[in-house]
Amino acid sequence: MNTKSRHDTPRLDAQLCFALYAANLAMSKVYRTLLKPLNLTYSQYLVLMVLWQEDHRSVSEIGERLQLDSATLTPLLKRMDAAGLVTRARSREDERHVVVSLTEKGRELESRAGAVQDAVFCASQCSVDELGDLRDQLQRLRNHLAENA
Amino acid sequence: MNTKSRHDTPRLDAQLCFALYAANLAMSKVYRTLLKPLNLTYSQYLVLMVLWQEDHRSVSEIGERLQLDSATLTPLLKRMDAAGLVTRARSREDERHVVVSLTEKGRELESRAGAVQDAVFCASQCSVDELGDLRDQLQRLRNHLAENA
DNA sequence: ACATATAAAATCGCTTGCAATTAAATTGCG
DNA sequence: CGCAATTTAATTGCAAGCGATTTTATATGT
Repeated sequence: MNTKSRHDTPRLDAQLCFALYAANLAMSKVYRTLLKPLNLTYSQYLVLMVLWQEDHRSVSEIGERLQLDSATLTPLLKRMDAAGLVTRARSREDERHVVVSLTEKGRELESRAGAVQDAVFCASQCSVDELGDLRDQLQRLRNHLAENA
Repeated sequence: MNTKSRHDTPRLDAQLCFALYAANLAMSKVYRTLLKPLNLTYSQYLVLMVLWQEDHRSVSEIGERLQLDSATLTPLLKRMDAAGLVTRARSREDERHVVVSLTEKGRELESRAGAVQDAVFCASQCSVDELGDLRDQLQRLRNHLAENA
């Protein structure tokens, strides 16, 4: 007799959102451990990666890249400002924009990021091709979900 | 002259963690919209899916399934208790365990979940095979990251 | 029996994430 | 020009999420 409920094979989308949720938590946990010696949270590190790619971005530009809004970014950037990683200043051309810039300290951390990313790549135990495929599939999924929201 | 920084091609692991982060946010946003009429948050829905599969689980069993610890689950389950979705009771055999059970209301919501999952599947614009592959890759990645944390 | 170790959940303090709202600057259009 | 609509950040209030610690219950060793 089967005493369990009838849902021994949960639906595919349930399995997918479980997997996505858990993979993201696992990723953030790995980064958290690696970033602790640098006194950085995962979100702060994501913001730094955005700025390392291109400095002096407005709050909304950073938000567009990370899919975060000002309610999340403003306090986060204030903490990064207090920690001496970035500066925030109103743009002179358009005072609505707050331009976020790396400090020397924020820029210097980039050289330490290589070791972190190497460690994550190593822990993933995946080939470059596998990770590339996964990235492409995730981006496709995200774009579809964002379009049809 | 190239005035941008030298990081026009960020490292693969950076791209991957951006994609994973953004895909998870997009997924939770889609669910949030769909779950709002049911007065459920995404996390609460994940817990319900765990209990629909098998009822009467301890806090730590739910936590193992979702990779969440008691510091996250205790307040979450209290809110679900207050909303009348689950009950929480100390196990009689081992009073250290708190057993979480669905109420009639929590059980009834399952019939409404089908429409939610159909909508997510539709919004994903992916085939069953694609989503299955993605789920497998994410699970593999998570397992590797958890092992080598 | 009793101290010690282990296990499960709860608690505290903090950061993240978002919906809804507000404030200020800019744009556009009569 | 004048003024409504739009854009950008900030603010508020709430729900996750977790490291560190505490509380309570059970297991283990001598």
